[in-house]
Amino acid sequence: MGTSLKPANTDFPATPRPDPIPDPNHADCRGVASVLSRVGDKWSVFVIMMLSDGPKRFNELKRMINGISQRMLTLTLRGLERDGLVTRTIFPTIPPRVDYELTDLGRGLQEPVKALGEWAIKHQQQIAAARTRFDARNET
Amino acid sequence: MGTSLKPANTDFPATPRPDPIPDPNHADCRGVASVLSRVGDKWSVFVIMMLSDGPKRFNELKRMINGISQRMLTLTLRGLERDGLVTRTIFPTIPPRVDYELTDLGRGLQEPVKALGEWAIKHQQQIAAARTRFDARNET
DNA sequence: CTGCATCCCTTTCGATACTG
DNA sequence: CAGTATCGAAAGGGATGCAG
Repeated sequence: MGTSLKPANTDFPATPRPDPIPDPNHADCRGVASVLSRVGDKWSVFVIMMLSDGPKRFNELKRMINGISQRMLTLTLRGLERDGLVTRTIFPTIPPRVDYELTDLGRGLQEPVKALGEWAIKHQQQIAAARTRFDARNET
Repeated sequence: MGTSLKPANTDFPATPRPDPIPDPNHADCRGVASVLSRVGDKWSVFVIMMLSDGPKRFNELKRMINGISQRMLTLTLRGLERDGLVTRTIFPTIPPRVDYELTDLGRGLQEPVKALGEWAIKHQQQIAAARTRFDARNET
């Protein structure tokens, strides 16, 4: 086969592949890694945050998260749905309407993620400064 | 800066407002995203965890984080150093020795990351179950 | 409106070989 | 021991077109 996209490869953004296995002694590492991957997926985090205050429709989310492509939003939502973090409700109206809403699990995830976000906001200046310093030192 | 974000009350893009329309160009969003990307980088998190209990040498880390390639460890450490999260200390001995150690900033980051890790451990069963259910429903 | 499929470019990452 | 250099494979991700 050439290079066409295999259907099986339509896996979701943050789904780990055959697992790099960080430390065999801690089986938990893989579970942790898969969750961290999802958080590290920029779009997943934004979607979760956007759903904080209730269910949203597909295009509503797309408009709120400026810069996300339709494809990425679809994939992100499928990944979140797969992990049981959001629910997908179809209203068979015309035109069709689909609502996405956080599950209890998803709402629980919000808390540690928010803590991380607050840390990020609080220290982004320090980090930016460190980067500038590092880059300056490494460019002369 | 955006028009109305107050440092004290600074929440994530999704504050519980009826019609938010978050500013995607908001500086905070980009800063947060860049920090989240680093956390999402699986290796970075593991390295930070490995450095919890004091400085470590390059190959020491490599052995502890089973599965990481030399290249990735180098790149990860460079990224962390650049962001001011770890320090790199060279001992000009023969053979050479390089120690990596968390900075205060890095140690601060550990806390929200650990919270996330604990959430992950606590809920990985639920997530795994949700995935299985989703996959089963989507394969028949 | 929602969302899948396709094309195609970019980034990431592992493996390998080589240097101080 | 602690890197750097290079290459090829794979995944990420945008743009577009089509379908339900």
